[in-house]
Amino acid sequence: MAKTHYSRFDCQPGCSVEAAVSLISGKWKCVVLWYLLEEETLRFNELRRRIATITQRMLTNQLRELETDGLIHREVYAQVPPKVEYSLTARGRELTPILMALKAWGDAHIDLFGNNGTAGKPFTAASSAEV
Amino acid sequence: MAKTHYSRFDCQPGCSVEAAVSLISGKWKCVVLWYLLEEETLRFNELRRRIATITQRMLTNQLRELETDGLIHREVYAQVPPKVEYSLTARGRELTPILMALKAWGDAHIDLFGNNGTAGKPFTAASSAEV
DNA sequence: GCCGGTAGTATCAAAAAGGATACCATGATG
DNA sequence: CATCATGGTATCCTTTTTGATACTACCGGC
Repeated sequence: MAKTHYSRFDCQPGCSVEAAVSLISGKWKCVVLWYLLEEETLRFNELRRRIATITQRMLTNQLRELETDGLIHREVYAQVPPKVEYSLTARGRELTPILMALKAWGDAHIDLFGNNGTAGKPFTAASSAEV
Repeated sequence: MAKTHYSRFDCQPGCSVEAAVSLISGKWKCVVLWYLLEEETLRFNELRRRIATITQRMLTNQLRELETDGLIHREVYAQVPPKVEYSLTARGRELTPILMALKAWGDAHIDLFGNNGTAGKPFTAASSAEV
């Protein structure tokens, strides 16, 4: 599934922008990235419980794509029951300024969305310091 | 068409990020925004010629969505032949830091895309100064 | 009278993304 | 022996997005 985001690059101005956007534009990717920024390392079901409305298939899906794109790392422990830990790669952590800029803009223009809450929550990712 | 990006806001962490992403994640939106940042004002067919591989339908489409989202302004001149000018709104211009961050990341990790050119082109938007 | 350029619409089809549901192996627990 | 939790797959279906193509009205130029 997916993988289309690699395919077209006429390389007009804005091409690398588009490329970067395509990596985070999955329906749940931002949320996943955000959690991983905040909590460093999470197991599959920990993520699932945090997101709640996501289906198992979609979580697997988004995680696989993020992994393929080199944004997150997947560590499998050969145990039973299985244990799989997800964390950001260096490349993933470098998205922080983007996520921050997006959040800043989103919070500033939250009125656009007929929205209410959320804007409040301050960003406190443990790893934001190192970027 | 579209409009779905308003619909779901479970408002988990990252929600406003997701909201912002959804506004620029159309297939051609970044390119359009980029050109408008660079050239301030462009007519429909001027944009079309610059993008080249876009279809008329998609250009109309993306422009309408950007307009609905308050990112660009559409100025119609009551003449024949018709003349319509597109430009960024203040809100649209505030996306600059986001686009810059995306471009920076994209250029830095351009290897991810099996890509070649593009990275070079420096950002020279006339309006970037005022942000 | 026909052609080109203006800025679009309308219609149909294909592809991609997302959702719902069921299923799997394993080991510990009861 | 049945059940729970782990981290997934597989299958089917619907919605969303994108693409291809044809069409419109108007005017000026040839």
